[in-house]
Amino acid sequence: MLDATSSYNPMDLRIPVADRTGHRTVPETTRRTESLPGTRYGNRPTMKDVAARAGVGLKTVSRVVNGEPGVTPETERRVQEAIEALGFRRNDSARVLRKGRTASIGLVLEDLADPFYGPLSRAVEEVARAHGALLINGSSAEDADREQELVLALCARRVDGLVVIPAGDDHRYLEPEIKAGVATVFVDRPAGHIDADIVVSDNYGGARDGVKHLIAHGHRRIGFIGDMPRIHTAAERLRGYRTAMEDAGIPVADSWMSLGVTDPERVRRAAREMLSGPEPVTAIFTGNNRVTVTVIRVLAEHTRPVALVGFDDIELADLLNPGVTVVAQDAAALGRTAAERLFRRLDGTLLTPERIELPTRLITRGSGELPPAD
Amino acid sequence: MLDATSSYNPMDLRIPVADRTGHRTVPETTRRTESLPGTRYGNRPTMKDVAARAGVGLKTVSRVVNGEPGVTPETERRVQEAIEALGFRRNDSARVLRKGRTASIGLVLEDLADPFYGPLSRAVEEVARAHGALLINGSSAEDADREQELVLALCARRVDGLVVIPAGDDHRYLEPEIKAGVATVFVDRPAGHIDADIVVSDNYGGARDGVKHLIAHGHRRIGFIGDMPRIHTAAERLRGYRTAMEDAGIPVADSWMSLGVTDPERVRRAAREMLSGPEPVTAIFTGNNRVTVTVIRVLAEHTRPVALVGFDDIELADLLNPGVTVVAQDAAALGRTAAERLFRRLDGTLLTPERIELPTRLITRGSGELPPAD
DNA sequence: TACGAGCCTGACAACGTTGTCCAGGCTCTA
DNA sequence: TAGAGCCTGGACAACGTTGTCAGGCTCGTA
Repeated sequence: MLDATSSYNPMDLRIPVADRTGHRTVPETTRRTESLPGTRYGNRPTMKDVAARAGVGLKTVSRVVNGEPGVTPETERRVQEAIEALGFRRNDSARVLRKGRTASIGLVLEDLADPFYGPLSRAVEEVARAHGALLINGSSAEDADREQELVLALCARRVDGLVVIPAGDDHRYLEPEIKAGVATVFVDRPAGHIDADIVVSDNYGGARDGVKHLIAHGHRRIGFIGDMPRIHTAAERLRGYRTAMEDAGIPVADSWMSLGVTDPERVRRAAREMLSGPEPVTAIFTGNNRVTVTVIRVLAEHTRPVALVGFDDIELADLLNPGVTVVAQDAAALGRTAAERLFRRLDGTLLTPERIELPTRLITRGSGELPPAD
Repeated sequence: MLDATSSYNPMDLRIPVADRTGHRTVPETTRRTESLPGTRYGNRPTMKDVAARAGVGLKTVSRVVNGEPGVTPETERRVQEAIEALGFRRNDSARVLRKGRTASIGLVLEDLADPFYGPLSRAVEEVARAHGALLINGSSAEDADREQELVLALCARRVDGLVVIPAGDDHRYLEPEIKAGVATVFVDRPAGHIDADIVVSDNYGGARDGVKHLIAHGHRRIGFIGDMPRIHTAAERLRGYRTAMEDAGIPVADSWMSLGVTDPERVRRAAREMLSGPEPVTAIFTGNNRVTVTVIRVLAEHTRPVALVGFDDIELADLLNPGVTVVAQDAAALGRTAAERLFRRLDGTLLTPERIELPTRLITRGSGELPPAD
């Protein structure tokens, strides 16, 4: 009430933040140095207060709050009244400390704002909810250090389990945590140097089928634009591309492949280069949704029709002209499968780590069926 | 090690789950009745263990872990060694209990999978991260009860603050929490029956401008398809529509307005009805991204060109033919503004609740500039 | 040599909850 | 009427951490 000066000062509670991003993490305004030990949750009432007010013992309040048997209706009424009057709400931090389970799981993904991860995290959330757990999530921004910070911060909070979409490629730092009982499932990309559950799409097969599809429609000069090759999915999709080309006996020119960050500028440049020159590609296979969107823009300005198949479905793809043919993966199924596996592991049912691969689906809409414009 | 039978049993830790959804919440497999008190975090080492192994006192370990001064380099080395050897990681649950702050904030929104909320939650997360806090989030699925469950579960975890996108329209249940010190900011829609910070877009003005735009291009029979009127944003946008029509002296026929759930089937039917009949609309204003997408699909099958302006921007809107004219709101800015305000409140800087309205932006791309096809 | 200052270190209580265990009062039956 | 058994309620310790405080050590100085 009176301490309106209470300042938010979780300086030392805060999760560690790598500075390498160059991005200031602690705004000046929160950099207070004095510690304010008195900053309690606004002095919320505790069970003790409720007990005192109701004139009962501490444990009785606990029983009422948790719906345990063995309390007279009359006593229960008194306790409920006191709870009401004081605005008591059980402190789950204390509860968790005592019980040893937090009923929460962590989800670390690349970017919550990416339309691919929305359905995925929603699916994880639904499964968590069905198991009575809350979801804590964070974005790694494709930065291995940030992934590790987040994961370890979550472990420190003692989440019961973790669903991780790896940004880094070495997860040995998780070994002690897993050994200590944190159920962990990796999704979308495999974990590095560690034996754990993995749920991925069939990136290799999907890409191969997509490229085969282009070949079947008469294309031979097919470009590939993908994400950085250190990202496993990108590498796998490239491998699918190469296999399809090889199987068809088509030698691949270096200039047909472009891997790197998926920022629009680079992708645009890469696409333009493939489309110009003495032997331009007649079709492009794009390695993920972001790349596809940029390439669609490039093709829209291009005079000659160019065939396109993209990895990942994109909204409104069917309404473009031509519709965009894609290799779709089921983001929600990835999340659901991973989360379900995680809870089975928490049940103790599940013991040996496994790799689960979900199939992809080729959706033809027109852009992949354009003939080569030679 | 030996207790491979440990089963996930947060039965009573779980957040309350309303049953009205008809959707089974507790899978058979987790319905164990015996309690397993021994289920500790896989018996993780504690500071006590570290202290014992390093041959120092408990508090010294605490000092080392927290980087507090007053420890000999030699002692520190011994402690670090013990930490390493045991795989110790501080238990933040205990820490939180002791310190009174959790360094985490809750975000309750409608649906994580909705492309509108992705950027919003990412923005909230970034701000939280800059303040050293983690983000716990949940989807209310537009269900007032579920919103309340989630919010109260978060309060029980003693999140330091809450960002809430209201599903319900009565938030008095939050009063004791706010009084107890949980900083709360509502986003996207106002809170009901409670005095709190609110960050919204200018739904009314945006819709009015969008409809004005259609009127300026010669339309008079303009349809409006929106979300359920009990959702504040939907009501405001409808108000904007009505004002624009009124200002232009155009009487609105009841059959031009359709409000209700945004599931594709209903929206499709509504659009088709407006487009048929003796006096079909020549333009449609859509009340949110989901509606817009569905209506685009309907219009694509329609022979006569129909003008369209939609509330909310959608990806690839510029690549359709014609490009889709929209009233865009800045989801990231909504999230950022709300989160920043929340942390200012936690700093104690901020005292009186305020309503902040962010402007919208009309983006013309073609569909809104079509002339009436009479 | 003695003594205070200053530095390290650790014992202890507290945070709010739950599990264990026991006491007292009641009912029921022989 | 006594004893057995059940029901209700409460005292207490423990969960793992941090703040407080006091004790012991070293060092420099009188």
